[in-house]
Amino acid sequence: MEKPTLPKGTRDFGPAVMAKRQFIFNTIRQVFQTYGFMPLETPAMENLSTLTGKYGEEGDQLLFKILNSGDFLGDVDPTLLAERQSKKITGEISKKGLRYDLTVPFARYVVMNRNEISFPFKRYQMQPVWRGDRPQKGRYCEFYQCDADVIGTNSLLCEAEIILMIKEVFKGLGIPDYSIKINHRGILSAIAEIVNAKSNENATLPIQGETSLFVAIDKLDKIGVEKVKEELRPKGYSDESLNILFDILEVKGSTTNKIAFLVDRFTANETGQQGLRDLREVLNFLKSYNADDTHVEFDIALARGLSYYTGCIFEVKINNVGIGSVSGGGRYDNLTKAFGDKENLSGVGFSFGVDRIYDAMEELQLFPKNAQISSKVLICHFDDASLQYGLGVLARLRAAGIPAEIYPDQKKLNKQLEYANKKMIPFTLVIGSDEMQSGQLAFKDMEKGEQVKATVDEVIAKLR
RNA sequence: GUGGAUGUAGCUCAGUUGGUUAGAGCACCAGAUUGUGAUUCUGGGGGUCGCGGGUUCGAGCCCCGUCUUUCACCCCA
Repeated sequence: MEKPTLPKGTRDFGPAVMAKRQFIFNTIRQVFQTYGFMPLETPAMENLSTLTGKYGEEGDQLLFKILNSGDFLGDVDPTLLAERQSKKITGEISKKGLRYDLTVPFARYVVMNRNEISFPFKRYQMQPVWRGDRPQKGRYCEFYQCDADVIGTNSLLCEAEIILMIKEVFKGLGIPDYSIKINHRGILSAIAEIVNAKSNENATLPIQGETSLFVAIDKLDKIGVEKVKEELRPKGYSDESLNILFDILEVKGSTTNKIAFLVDRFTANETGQQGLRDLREVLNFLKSYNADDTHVEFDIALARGLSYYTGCIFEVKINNVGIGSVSGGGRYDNLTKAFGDKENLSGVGFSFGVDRIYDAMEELQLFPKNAQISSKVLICHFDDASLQYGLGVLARLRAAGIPAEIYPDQKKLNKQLEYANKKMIPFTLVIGSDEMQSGQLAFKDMEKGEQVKATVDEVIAKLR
């Protein structure tokens, strides 16, 4: 008999891991709800027509496709089969796929329920997504995202609230050292224009030209100036245009300094000016919320990969861990249009990567001890009479809202206590004939090892 | 998708140039202790050496394939 295994890039989450994961989920959910977001769930699978074309060529390749049911080869063109043209056959034998993120299914939902939804619509969603990546640390084929999006408003208040929510979640999780990087697609476009990217690229593919530039500069703090230049030269960028580029990218100083510097550079570029105005407004809103801009950093080189972003973009990194970004997002103006919506709805949202947050917190040992979820009390007993008596006590504890359990078998007391010990149940109640007679139960603190006599009411008062 | 590394008990790992019945620590189970766990002592269970093939009188060790995990790319949460 072969030992069972898991598909690559997937994991089981045992009780100890789940307790910590729940801590993360609960913290995030609490913040989302406090900011007025409503829950939404969508199916694990979507039609492939919904998913393809939204994530760029690279993303489309990472989609998990679901084989059609029944005789899926029946209608396939036999010549394609004979020639083993896998890519052409795929469209014939697979109509559905697993969701790749939560934003695209959300846009699909909004378009489908256009008339029932009152805008602006704020929803949060915490579900797994699937990507056919090659797994590594902090990279899985199945992982959970926690998204919050607002759709149907252009207000930059939403961007400001995203920053506030990120801060609040990290505060709740107890992660002190992190950076919220913020940039704007308009600023990137302006830079691309200034360095003459478009004229140096194949004129029929201007957008691709921009993306390859953005992908390269996004690696700046990872691989350094020289490597980025090396990557761009063969793509048609002259030394002159690279000098202009890095003159802009290497501006140091505060966010206000950087914005002031770019205002001068972008005089002739309305998209760039708009991007700068947006950023400034977001930061001003933060002040009105009485929030400061600690952890917030204007990073001119930040360029998020997903192609649907059009306005502000965000990325959050936890410092001093070997894990990529744990959260990201931005504004997207044309996503509902991709589903045939006539009027354009502007949306903005972001996503926490629970699995990466988990890995980072584990590495930094930031999980609180009490993240472990278990009963507070275990009731121990010796015989049928004390078991029956214990059930009454158990009911009273639970009615008082105290998580409690009773040891189900009649075993030696040391086994029962050992069970409490292993499950990290902090208190035990020992019930025997003496206790039943007096009503004074043996109440033991497992951590300190101290034991006192107490009535049920006294126990409830202590544990509440 | 490209290239490198890895895999021996539940976990962390030993295992000599290829040579009898593959070991340790921790964990687990039982007892010492029929009303007291986390310490101690005694005993016990547990391995098709990732899987499949090959070389050899003989393979945990050498060769090929495959899968897992992992690292660097690519990309991303």
